Amino acid sequence: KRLVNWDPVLGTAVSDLEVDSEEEDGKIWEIRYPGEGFSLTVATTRPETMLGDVAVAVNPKDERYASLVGKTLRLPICDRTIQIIADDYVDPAFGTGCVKITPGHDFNDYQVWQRHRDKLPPAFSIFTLEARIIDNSVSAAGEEWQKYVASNKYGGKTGPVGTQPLAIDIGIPNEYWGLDRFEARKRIIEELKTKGLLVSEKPYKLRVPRSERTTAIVEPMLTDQWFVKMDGMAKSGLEAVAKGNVKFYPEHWTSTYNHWLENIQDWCISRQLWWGHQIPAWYDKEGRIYVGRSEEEVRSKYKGNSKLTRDPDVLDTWFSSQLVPFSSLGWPEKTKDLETFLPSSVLVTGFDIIFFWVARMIMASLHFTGKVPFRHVYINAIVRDAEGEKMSKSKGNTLDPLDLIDGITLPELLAKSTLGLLRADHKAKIENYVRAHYPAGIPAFGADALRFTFAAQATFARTLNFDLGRCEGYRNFCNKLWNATRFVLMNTEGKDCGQDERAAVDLSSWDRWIVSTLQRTEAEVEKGFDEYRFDNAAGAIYRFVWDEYCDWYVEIAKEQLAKGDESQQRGTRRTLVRVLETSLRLAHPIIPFITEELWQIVAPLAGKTGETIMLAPYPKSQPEKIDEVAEREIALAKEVVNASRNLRSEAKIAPQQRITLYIAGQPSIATVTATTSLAKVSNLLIVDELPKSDFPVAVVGPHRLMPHIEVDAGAERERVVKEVSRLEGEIAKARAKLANASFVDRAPASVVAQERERLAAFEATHAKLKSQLDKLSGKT
RNA sequence: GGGUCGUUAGCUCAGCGGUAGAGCACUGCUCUCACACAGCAGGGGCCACUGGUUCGAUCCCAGUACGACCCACCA
Repeated sequence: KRLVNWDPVLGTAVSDLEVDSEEEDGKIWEIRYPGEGFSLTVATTRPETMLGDVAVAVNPKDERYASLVGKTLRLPICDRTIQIIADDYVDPAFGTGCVKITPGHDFNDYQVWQRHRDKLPPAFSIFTLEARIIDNSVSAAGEEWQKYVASNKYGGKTGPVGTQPLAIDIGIPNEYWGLDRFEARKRIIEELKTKGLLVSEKPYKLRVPRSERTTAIVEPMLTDQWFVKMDGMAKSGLEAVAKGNVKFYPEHWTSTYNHWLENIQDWCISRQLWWGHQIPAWYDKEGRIYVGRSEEEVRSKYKGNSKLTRDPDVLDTWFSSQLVPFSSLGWPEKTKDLETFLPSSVLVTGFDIIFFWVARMIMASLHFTGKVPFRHVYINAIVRDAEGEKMSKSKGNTLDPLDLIDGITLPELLAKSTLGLLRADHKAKIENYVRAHYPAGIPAFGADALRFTFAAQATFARTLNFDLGRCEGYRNFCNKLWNATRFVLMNTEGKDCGQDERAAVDLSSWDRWIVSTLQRTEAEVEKGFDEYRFDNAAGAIYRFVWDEYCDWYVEIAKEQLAKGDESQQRGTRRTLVRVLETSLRLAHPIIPFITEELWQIVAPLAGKTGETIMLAPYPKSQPEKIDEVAEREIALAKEVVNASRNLRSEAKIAPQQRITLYIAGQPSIATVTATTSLAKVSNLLIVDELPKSDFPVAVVGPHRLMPHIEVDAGAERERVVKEVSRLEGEIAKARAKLANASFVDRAPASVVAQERERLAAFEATHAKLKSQLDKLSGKT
């Protein structure tokens, strides 16, 4: 028998976790309790519970009341004698420094009562299970109460007695019998007023505990319940995480988990409901308890003839749920599945369920199987709306993933958002919200785009504000992948893609570079998945496919296919197809649908067989395919292209117009290929020295570029002067840093070396631009 | 009352000790033979504030402000 959180609407006990306390407006009353030649004033937010008072407590150090401890008071209304006791729990500074003690309906009071129970009446309840004041029809015979009354310390009227007294036993006047607790409160206040015992009534903010499911105010109630003793289990749960046998991602949730387990209370697991696993306990006529797996087992233990009755209560749903990691694998039998899949590798869940389920699964698994249920717990962020508000039906800011996948029109969305509202007055507000955020409804993004969006946003943050714009961006990515595949198919289907290993294949630096970059991407994706940083995995795929493969390699491939000889074309097709095929497998966990669709067509061209991409091996980075020489060469080629494009843009040359470009500094073949195709250069003139002219110039590493385009000499001079002065600033900054003795002495050698390289590069570029400046005709 | 987290470009978010990044939005120019759900070029940030540690701080430490969440029994 313990005090539990009781939901009087459901008629069941609930656990601490199923109770939510919110601050609400209430009142606080001060009530005078008369004694012999004195009186004490107590404060309460729940005057109706005074019917269950067994004492008034003061602080032992409180000099105001020191002489009164041990004396008695007359409890108003009930006209019962109650004691004045001293307990440290009382804060002398709060209110009057006197606290009424109602052990049957207050958790604190119950604890105080336990400390003084030798001199106080038994704890009892003044409410029925429906939270009405008891009357004389509910009672259970009990020795404790009987003994207490017989001891003659009880000052109430006489009557039948029990563990649960009758109303008359404790002096509750007839007119209160059967009243609802809130109605009783009103009447009690009235009566106190009339009797002149109400000292004050003030508005007061208090935290009201409400049952999660019914929102009914929870009533602490003394009832017989089953509990799970938590201290031992909590200890092993804490240990498993401390030792790293279970790891949280992100790690900071560990402290939330620890904090709860360190302060855990015993868990009330019995529920007075119909739905659930029935408690495996039986009683005989004498009230003895038998626990077992079945009635048969229990009977075999019990030698007597008396009829057994099973406890009608059921288990808390979370008690059953915590068994899932092993009960689903055949436990308590020692099955192959249990052996193989316990512990599993990862549990993916939300933080709101860490206490309810995660912690309990860990404790239960350890207790029953000696193993942790899973190695990792990945806690994903809670998705909020665009303004960072928690999604809720009553605000109308919830999002149905299906609407993002299939799209929805505004009228449909409006109808859906206001369907089945509990409060009609929310309708206009919700409609406004929907109209403001989705003026044209929601376009169809597709399942892959939605998945990619959430993967790309799956950082270690606690919350994530949903952004339609990002969803659109990733929808575009899926489209990009589709179109890139179309291009590849147009150029490879029915053609020689180098599947025959004996055929001569010529691979350019660009081919080797994209394969090399793919290896780095695969490694990055693997790392992202390993660390549960799905944003990094998704980002790596996005950048590789779009920024490297589409923007550079595919464009170069066009040139190689157009100009290359047979073996070069074969090499290009082979690279196009194989890199794409690998990218599809790489992206498949995030965007399964589109990659499956495309893979079916692309895989055969890459020499892969298999029914489905799902069964194809996942790409693994092959370090031997990393080609640093090619990477450096391509990095320079890209810079040359960028600089050339930049020159064109500065000179306002139309994108499609082909130009003549001078380049000095021995460009590689890769650079030549890229520049002619991507910078739209029809005549690339490789020279030792740039001609003396007013054409604009760019410096890229060892190269100097000069397009044959007429520009205003003054403007060009101005542009170069600006660049020169920017470089001078950088040079000055780098020199100052290197001149600082403490930097050179104390910074790591690599950092100092890097700074020196930077300076050298700036100086080289600066010198080349300076000499170009001299050649410009604008020189005076 | 305890605890956790956040504050970086207009928006949504990375980065967390050595030249400030992405997507979207924005500004130019292009309907160029995979893609205008696109291409190319660009603009935009005293990295909340105040101290401290350091050769050096958006990044580490302390504090302040604002915001969010969790736990808790003050009558």
